[in-house]
Amino acid sequence: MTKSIHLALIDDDEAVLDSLCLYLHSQKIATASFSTAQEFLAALQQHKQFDCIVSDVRMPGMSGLDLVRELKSRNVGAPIVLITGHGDVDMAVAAIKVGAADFIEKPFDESRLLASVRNAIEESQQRENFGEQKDLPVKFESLTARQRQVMELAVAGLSNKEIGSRLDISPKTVENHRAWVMERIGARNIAELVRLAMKYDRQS
Amino acid sequence: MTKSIHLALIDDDEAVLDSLCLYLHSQKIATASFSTAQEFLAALQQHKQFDCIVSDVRMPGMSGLDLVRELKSRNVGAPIVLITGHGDVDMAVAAIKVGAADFIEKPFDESRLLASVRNAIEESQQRENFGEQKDLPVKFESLTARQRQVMELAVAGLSNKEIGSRLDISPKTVENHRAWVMERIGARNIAELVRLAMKYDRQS
DNA sequence: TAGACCTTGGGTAATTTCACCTAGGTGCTA
DNA sequence: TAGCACCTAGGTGAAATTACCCAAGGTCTA
Repeated sequence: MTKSIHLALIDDDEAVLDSLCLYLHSQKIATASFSTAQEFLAALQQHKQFDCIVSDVRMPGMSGLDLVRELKSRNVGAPIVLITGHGDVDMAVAAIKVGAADFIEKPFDESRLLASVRNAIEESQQRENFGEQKDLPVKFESLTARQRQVMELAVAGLSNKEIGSRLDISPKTVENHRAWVMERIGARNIAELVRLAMKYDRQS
Repeated sequence: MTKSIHLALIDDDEAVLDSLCLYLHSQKIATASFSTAQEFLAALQQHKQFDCIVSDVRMPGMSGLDLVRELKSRNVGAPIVLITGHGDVDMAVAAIKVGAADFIEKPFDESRLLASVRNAIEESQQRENFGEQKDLPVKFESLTARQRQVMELAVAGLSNKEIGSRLDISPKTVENHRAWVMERIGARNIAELVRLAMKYDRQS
């Protein structure tokens, strides 16, 4: 249900890489480390997916800023958080302008980074949801009659058991329908489903 | 969480009373039987509460229709479902006009009655909720800052664990806050909370 | 200072949801 | 007739929610 976070961490300083990696793992965030931007891009080529990318700015070869530009031109949706030891305002401004999600100066609190990452992911997901809103009617109208019945009762706050007795089917069947609804609508939990259903109701 | 249904069943025909009672019990609905409207009204005097009243129309003494009128004049909110063996359209129209929730002709399928009862209860609850909407801002504004934070993240679809790590408190504490929020807002589950929160957002 | 309230967090137990799976029956269609 | 989508419903196991209980520490106020 709750998707785990897959994060890419890019820094040429091994010590930084290791310490952050340890911390992130302790926060149950799957972290892949890369010493250079090129290494990371190679991983991307192999169809690896990341929910967020954390990269140092000053690195041999491709800089963090260059990486942001490269990813934007490739239409990579994952948010990019830049970290740097020698930042200045202009650099920060430039980073955000080219599309970095955040720009953090070292030394920083590890929890500060984590908060930034989470925030970035949430914002990018919200952007995704926003983009998806236009095919919301399509999604809801693709539901079968049964699925819609189940969805409406679920959104009304009834438990699977209650829905089952209401529709005269087993709670297990309700569960199955519900899972289909979730998948079709693209909701990760009831809260999201309720929100989308309400949006749909208002739109149509 | 899921409130059990307390139902009053009124019919002068013992056979009908017994058979319906049996069925309703099998559906886990607490049912109190009465042979006459007067008996039922006496129970009401003793502060008994019912979520729904199912009554025959043709009965010695007070008729079902009279009962509906009586209850309406007493401002009894519980919905009343009328059942009858010798109904006609006019009677049905009259019944609904005076405020009966439904009017069902015998013989009927037991599940038909059950569906009607549930529908009636749901509608009456929705009316209640509608009446409550005006103090919705009061409820939301009575939340403490922490409770509001937790509520917002919960409504966004995060699990207690996620909320905890986001706010840097234990999931257990989140759970406690969440329970408080539910109680204060008067929501029986997340679906309801999301709906109320969205209403509040739009209102204010 | 005592009481009220908030925040924090632990425990236990029942219930529910979620994510997988299999599988039979129905009805439509290429 | 074979394939497909749908409804049905069961199983397992992990995770989450809910409903209770409890207690300690902080703040604010009568």
